[in-house]
Amino acid sequence: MIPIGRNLKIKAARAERDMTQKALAEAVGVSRQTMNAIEQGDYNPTIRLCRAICKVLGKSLDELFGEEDE
Amino acid sequence: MIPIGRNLKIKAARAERDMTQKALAEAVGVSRQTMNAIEQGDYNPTIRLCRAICKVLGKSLDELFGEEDE
DNA sequence: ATAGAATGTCAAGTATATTTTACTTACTGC
DNA sequence: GCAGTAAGTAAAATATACTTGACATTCTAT
Repeated sequence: MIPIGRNLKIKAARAERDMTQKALAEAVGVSRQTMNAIEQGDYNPTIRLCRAICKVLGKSLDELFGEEDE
Repeated sequence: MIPIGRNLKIKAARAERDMTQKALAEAVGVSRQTMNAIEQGDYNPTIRLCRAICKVLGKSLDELFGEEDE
């Protein structure tokens, strides 16, 4: 609830590495639905999860979670 | 629970702007205890709250929440 | 040494992030 | 067509972020 804006940057970074949502979810230790919800902008992850995603995808916080996108 | 590491960068950025924990908390719309707990590393804010803190303090996500510090 | 403000901490409650199960819809390739 | 994989969505349960109120500690200044 309370949409935040879809996170296309994660989707793109995932594509760069040819990773599926499921694979990324497992790599960072959350459920596939959680990863999907984050990409859909349906909620609001914790900073710890964001850090884990950045680490796996080799991007910085600013790159993946910097500004809101529509 | 599950300590993360104290966030001295927020404390420093706050000092730069001569802001109190209370003032920062009000500016970002959370309780003073929440701001204190974040600086103490007692938990794990959401990315939305991190963004709000960065905006008020004029720093980037990487600057304030980039790496863990002891 | 006392007063006041800023900070640290705790317990009990509320809001919300995250899980699990499950169903649906594309998009493949056979 | 059919089978399998990737993705989107939802409801109910659980974990945890966050609030409120209260009290203790530290720091600064008078």
